[in-house]
Amino acid sequence: METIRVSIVEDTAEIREGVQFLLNQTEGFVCVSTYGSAEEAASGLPVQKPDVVIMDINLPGISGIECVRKVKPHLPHTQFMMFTIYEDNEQVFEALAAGASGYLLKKTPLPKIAESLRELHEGGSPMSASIARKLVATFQPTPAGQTLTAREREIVDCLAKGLLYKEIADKASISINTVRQHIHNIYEKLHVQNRTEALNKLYGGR
Amino acid sequence: METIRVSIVEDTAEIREGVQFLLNQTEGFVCVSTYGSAEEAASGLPVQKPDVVIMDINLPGISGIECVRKVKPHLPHTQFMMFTIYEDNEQVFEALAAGASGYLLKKTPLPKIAESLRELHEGGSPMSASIARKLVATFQPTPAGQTLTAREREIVDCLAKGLLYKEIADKASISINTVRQHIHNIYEKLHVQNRTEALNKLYGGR
DNA sequence: GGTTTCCCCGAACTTTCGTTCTATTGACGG
DNA sequence: CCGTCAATAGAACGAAAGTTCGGGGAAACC
Repeated sequence: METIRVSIVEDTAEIREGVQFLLNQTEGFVCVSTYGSAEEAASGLPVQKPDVVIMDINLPGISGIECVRKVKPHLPHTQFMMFTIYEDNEQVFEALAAGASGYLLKKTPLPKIAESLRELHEGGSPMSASIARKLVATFQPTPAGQTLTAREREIVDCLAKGLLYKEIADKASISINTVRQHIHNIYEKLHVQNRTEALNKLYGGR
Repeated sequence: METIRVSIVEDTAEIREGVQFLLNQTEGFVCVSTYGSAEEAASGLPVQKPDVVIMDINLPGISGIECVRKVKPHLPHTQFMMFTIYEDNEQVFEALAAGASGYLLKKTPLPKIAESLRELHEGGSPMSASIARKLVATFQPTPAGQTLTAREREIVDCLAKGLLYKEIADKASISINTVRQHIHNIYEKLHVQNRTEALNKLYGGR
């Protein structure tokens, strides 16, 4: 089991040094650097190239999320674990979009933090149960989608892939006119006017 | 801590009865029914209204995923835990889309199964680390998006919302011809032919 | 100064999308 | 047996999307 090289970005010295100390005590972890601000981290991280970064969200000046957005493109192999006191859903999604892969609450007990860091480093995405559920929810069709027939779902699937009507017709072995008819019916059920609106309605806009 | 009422849908009698037995031994759980096929489950579950359903995927006849799709709309408060031997990503996503909220491997040790069921019932979404990471990945922009200019990203954003060219033109205070030009440039950069393909490339197909 | 890049616009054009109307078939339930 | 619904299909049409020309201006970079 290789040693995981960790950097910590956190403005509160007490927390920063506490986590650092306890990680260095833990078998399999070494803290290679700590930063008190996003600005320092932005210049230091690309040099350090740590395996994992613990990133506080509420930093003075540039936020931790913005910092991830800036730095992550240059460190594709480094995993970012957001670290915060609240479980603010908005920020979670924003952080994920910025390139973070894990989300940890500051109240998390130390052993659990170490476990989550290891999980993150091994390709997982540790996060609280309720956050996970919200992610899952984005995959679930809206109530509107439930009224679609099997055939219609099949065609919606093709729409989602960006296929042309002609291609859908070939794939389903039906005429292009039937494809038109089906899609028209789908739009009617979903109360939308075009492909993009339908997909947003079904899978949630993003 | 209230007792969680569980139903099991699983064609292999051995596994079905094994899980049933062990759940009934476990504090806080009671198995209210078991089914050997999706057809039986489809008629029985709406009557039983269990809190949680353990649903095998590979059932003879109708698949477990199809069964969830059928039954879930009538049981909005019941949580479905998919139960399978492989960690097949395709099926995972399909199952989530069908309305499942958790995903468990059959090799999972019993205590962990019970823990996951409780987590599921309490609003979480237990699943393996690698599945979670894949979910997270769908929120992260692709490297392709990096080459777009600020103006182009702005317009892509409008495309994602399903706006018409006319509406984009108004919103950005430019002519519809310029909108056309920008979008054409975007498609060229992403190597795609239309709106849906572009959005799939940027935000991940679904 | 020359080059590049981005942003802007017009116009004509082809392709695809989406609507509307009509109509047939088979399956299913009362 | 009859009504309903899902699936199939043709045809014609308007609307929107996307392509391909042309060009101009402004800022940034050698």
